[in-house]
Amino acid sequence: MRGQRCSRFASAHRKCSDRCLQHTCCDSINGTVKMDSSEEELDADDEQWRSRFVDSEEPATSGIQQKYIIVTCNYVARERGVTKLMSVTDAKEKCPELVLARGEDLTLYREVSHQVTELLSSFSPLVERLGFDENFMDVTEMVEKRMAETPEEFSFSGHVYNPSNAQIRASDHPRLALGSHIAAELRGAIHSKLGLTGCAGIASNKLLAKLVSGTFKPNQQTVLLQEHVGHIMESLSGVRKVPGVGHQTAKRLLQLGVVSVKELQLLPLSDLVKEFGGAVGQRLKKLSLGDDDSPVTPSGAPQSLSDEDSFKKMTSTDEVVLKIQQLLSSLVERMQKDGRQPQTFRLTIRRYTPTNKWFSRESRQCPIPGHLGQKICSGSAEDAVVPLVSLAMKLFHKMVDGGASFHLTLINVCFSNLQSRAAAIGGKGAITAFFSQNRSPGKRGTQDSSSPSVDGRCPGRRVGRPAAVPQGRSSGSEGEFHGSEGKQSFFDALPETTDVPRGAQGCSSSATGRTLPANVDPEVFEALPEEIQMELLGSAFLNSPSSTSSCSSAAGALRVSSDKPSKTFTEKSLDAEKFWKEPDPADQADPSLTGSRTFSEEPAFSPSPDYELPGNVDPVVFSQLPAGIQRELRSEWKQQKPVLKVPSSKRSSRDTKAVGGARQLNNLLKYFKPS
DNA sequence: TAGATAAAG
DNA sequence: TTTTCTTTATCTA
Repeated sequence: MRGQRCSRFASAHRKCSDRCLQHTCCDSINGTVKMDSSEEELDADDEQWRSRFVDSEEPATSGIQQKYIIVTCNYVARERGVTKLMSVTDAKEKCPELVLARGEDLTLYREVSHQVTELLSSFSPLVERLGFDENFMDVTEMVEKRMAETPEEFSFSGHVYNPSNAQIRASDHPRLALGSHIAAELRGAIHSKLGLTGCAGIASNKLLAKLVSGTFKPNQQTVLLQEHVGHIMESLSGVRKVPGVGHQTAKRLLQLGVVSVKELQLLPLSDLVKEFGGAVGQRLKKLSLGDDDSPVTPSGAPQSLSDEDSFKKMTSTDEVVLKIQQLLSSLVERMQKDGRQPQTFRLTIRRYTPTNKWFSRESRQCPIPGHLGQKICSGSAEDAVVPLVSLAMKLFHKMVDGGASFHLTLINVCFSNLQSRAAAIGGKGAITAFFSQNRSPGKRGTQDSSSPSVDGRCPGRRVGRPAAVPQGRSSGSEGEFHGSEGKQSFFDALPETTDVPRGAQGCSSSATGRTLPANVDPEVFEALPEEIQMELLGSAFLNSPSSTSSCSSAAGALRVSSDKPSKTFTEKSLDAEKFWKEPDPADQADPSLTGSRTFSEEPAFSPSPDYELPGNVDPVVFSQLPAGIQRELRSEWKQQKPVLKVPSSKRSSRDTKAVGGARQLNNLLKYFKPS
């Protein structure tokens, strides 16, 4: 874990001459980010920590500890010689007054991370998460919209990367200039709504936005102009600093004699291709030149949930069982909150070996039987954990011979292939329909107007969005949904996963009380295993009139954009002299922006930030949904416009998957069609 | 196509 | 050179 860091990126792709790259990173482990609020044992510590850190005038030297490591620390501590990933012993030696907070429990950090992403998504759907503390954002459209409003004068907000101190006119870079103001507004919103500070970089692609965002830290932002791309790339201390070049790649480059970015730029492409293959070789070359055409791909809901623990030494099966049980308990709890149903379980271990102590994880995975999957999301946690532990142990013994001795240093449990309950019931389109009042059964929708994505992924991410969302639903009619007959509780309409909403017409199965579509024979239906029933209900839904009713309009979902942050940043003047010196501590930020966030507050996460709900959604009902489903619905509402620049390679494989899933459902469904 | 793993942040 | 996650790409059976 590192400090709370939110970076975002804005790009304007229209004009090469005026591409705007923006990258922000907020390194605000300003002591206020306390990650372990949920551990009781830390509560006492918490008070002490807050009084020393937050309330005092002088920030304490403070850091976040995980196990015996300082994973990150604030700037005061860094001045005293504490570094990231230093051992606690060393750090205490250098700096005895160092105040430490435990950071193993990522719950709060994870939640706040999603809050940041969601807040950004309320401005534009094109937000891509990078880890927990960075976000890229493509603000091209926002910029173009402002361009069309023909501003008289342009100015930069924040810093401009300007190594030569040359005169720079904002009017020569209008899109980057506008991007810088957008970034400032976004940072302002993050601060005023979430109490977090951070940096931003503004540039023409993700790579450059990320690189330039760190130019002035903390809590500042920087624009990179195209003419300085060469400079920023060559100023990197080595290839490892190029985002996209990791440990292994750097090692292989070293074997080719490549250490600096310049050397990588000059290395013949053929050499790179020989070593890394065509695709990677070309990508590396482009990256070295600051060229990155990867799109901002909206992240949506997480694709997997995992939990892990590391330790010095674990050698007995009993310990392994116990550890897996602990990990699974908390993971299942998280899974239940998420609301989706995992289809795959994976167990990962790391063994101690003298040669390769700290890399090399091994894993085995297997499908989760449907009944168990259901227990995970709806049963009691214990019911699910017991069979999961035995599943995990089977996987464990695929890797570790029961008789032989072993030495583990890490265990990880992971749920993936997450299928939304929405999908389990009837696809995204169907669950969306619950929130719209326009579900008169009389209106026949076309099948393809509901998203046939049955794979549980965030809609619109790689799978095509519904072709045309009816805009006819007057988005200004919030009141209507609250009207006498419109309002119903979500759980009333959809107890667990079995009932069909009232709007759907069909016959009722007497034995189960389920309402089935008219073309389904209730007797045949009930003879089926429950999972199949669920699946069929899903497909029946997809085809039912209710699934085609309107979603909200994008405008409704993005209303925040009119909510300008009340605070304005004190921007640096554009006086060139000021740009290139080291950031003056006094200059680091507007004091109004360095406020702290106290994490003792209610983690006001998902409950209905109504500014981003479509007008026809009841915020109260919405707030009762599991966080995962809320997130998913929000992504769906946000992504009304076909803006995603998904690379074709990516898209094809995912689409194929989705289509395959739909085919399965259709195959099952045909047995129920009387004709 | 699922599973395993490397690589990245 | 160690932490706790999460995503994506690539190789293999």
